[in-house]
Amino acid sequence: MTDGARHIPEATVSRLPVYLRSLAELLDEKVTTVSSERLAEMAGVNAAKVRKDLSYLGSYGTRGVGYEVEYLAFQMSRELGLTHDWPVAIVGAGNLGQALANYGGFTERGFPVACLIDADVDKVGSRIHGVQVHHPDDLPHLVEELGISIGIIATPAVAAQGVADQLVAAGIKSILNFAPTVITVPEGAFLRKVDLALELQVLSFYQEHRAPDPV
Amino acid sequence: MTDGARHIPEATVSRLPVYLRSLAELLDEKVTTVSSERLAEMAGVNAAKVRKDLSYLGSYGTRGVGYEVEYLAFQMSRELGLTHDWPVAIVGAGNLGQALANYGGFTERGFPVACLIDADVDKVGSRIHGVQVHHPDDLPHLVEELGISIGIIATPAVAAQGVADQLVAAGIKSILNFAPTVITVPEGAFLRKVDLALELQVLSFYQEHRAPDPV
DNA sequence: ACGCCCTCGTGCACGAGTTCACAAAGCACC
DNA sequence: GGTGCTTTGTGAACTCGTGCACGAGGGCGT
Ligand SMILES: NC(=O)c1ccc[n+]([C@@H]2O[C@H](COP(=O)([O-])OP(=O)(O)OC[C@H]3O[C@@H](n4cnc5c(N)ncnc54)[C@H](O)[C@@H]3O)[C@@H](O)[C@H]2O)c1
Ligand SMILES: NC(=O)c1ccc[n+]([C@@H]2O[C@H](COP(=O)([O-])OP(=O)(O)OC[C@H]3O[C@@H](n4cnc5c(N)ncnc54)[C@H](O)[C@@H]3O)[C@@H](O)[C@H]2O)c1
Repeated sequence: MTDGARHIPEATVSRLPVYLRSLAELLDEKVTTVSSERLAEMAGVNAAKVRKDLSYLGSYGTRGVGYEVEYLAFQMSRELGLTHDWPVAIVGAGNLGQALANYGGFTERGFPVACLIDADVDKVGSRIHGVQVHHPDDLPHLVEELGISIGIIATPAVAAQGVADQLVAAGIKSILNFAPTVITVPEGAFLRKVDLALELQVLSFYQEHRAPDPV
Repeated sequence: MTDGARHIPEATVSRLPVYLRSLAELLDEKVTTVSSERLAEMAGVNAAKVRKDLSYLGSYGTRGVGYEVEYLAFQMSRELGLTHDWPVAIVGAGNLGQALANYGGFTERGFPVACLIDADVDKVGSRIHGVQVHHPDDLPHLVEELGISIGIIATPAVAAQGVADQLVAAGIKSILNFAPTVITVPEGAFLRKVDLALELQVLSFYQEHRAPDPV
């Protein structure tokens, strides 16, 4: 088996970042080797699942010993495409967009906020937390100039689909949508969504049902 | 089958809020009846899936016609436990916590932000966007007083597990975690998480792999 | 009243993901 | 070098979710 196009299941891909964070913690603690058991505990999953997930990356473990933390972290970063930065553009410099722009955690993990985009001409040209605000029409230019590869949608729901279309037209293939609405992107583009109200509603469902409060 | 304890699959529960939002849109447009086909298109899923999902709620459709929008919305709200408000407490009055407190969308959907909680004594006692900031020690009292049922964790990752423990100890059963770390809650409590860096990393994975850019 | 047409509800087959269980493989110590 | 202990990597069974395909059932027009 060469390095080739192993197909990694979607569910596994979503767990890789969690493992990677655990490995980073271990590195901080100067731990050099970790077992699937330990990693499973840190990531909050089953040990067999960890081993199967890691096996998609290759056979990087040593039987009887475990995995070398630093090497595994490197391989995982490579697989996730984290060996280089991915500049992001945040569209919608409102309440949420500004909070995201001010968040250091993105840059830290390799996703620097390259610019903010807003349709409001009063905001265009200003600088928020050190990030320049641009007009949506500048998108194609900005993609070229700043090497933007990911777009974050933080506009009102009604504008979301239009913004997504603009992002795709500008050559951006990956989109993270915060607006509470269903949007579609053409084949070949990648879309993920974060829906906070949905999360709360799921919680209320389970609390309403499974918990008739004992006694 | 009576109303009893039908078990609704997790995947279906996560889609109900999406259907509900679509129904709300239809209500706005004064549409009285909708087919599974149309609802599927709005929710971005398969029509058969819509019918199967809705069938878990009961037989609320009419063959040859479709579903009555208002009635279905009501039944769905009831099932999701949205017939009453669920006051939430946001723990961590920082960058993210303040943005969330300022967001009107939660109250609108039945999740009013009842209070902010912060360990920083400089913030305790102040009022942010009209929401009072309290000390974590007041949690049990606040739960009693304000009827808080959901806790949102917006503190740094290192504090998250401790906060979760405090929330549970105060009687809160549902927790939404924004801190990028794995936390655990005891049996009987419900936990969901939102991990933005994870979403970006998943996007970078797919962009790195599936898109070697044609031509 | 009857039959046609439309859309729901669901049985079934399939695929994805999870978990178990165990052989293979390395290390350490004698 | 051999023996035993540990932990990986993975086949296989199983669970869960999806989507097709079709029968059942209700409305509507004649
Ligand atoms: N604020 C939160 O905490 C929060 C939480 C969950 C979800 N959301 C969702 O995130 C989105 C943004 O929320 P917000 O509170 O920041 O809203 P906001 O009204 O504060 O900001 C929206 C911004 O988008 C800009 N905008 C509008 N149309 C645009 C367009 N076509 N192109 C570019 N920019 C455009 C506006 O000028 C404004 O600056 C909403 O969909 C909201 O439902 C917000
Ligand atoms: N800001 C964002 O856009 C964003 C995006 C994604 C994830 N996050 C995550 O959300 C969390 C909060 O981010 P932030 O930018 O708001 O951080 P922040 O530093 O601005 O705010 C954290 C707040 O939590 C309070 N706090 C610390 N320990 C506490 C405790 N034990 N009990 C109660 N309050 C406590 C602090 O006093 C501070 O007010 C972090 O884990 C971060 O990784 C933030």
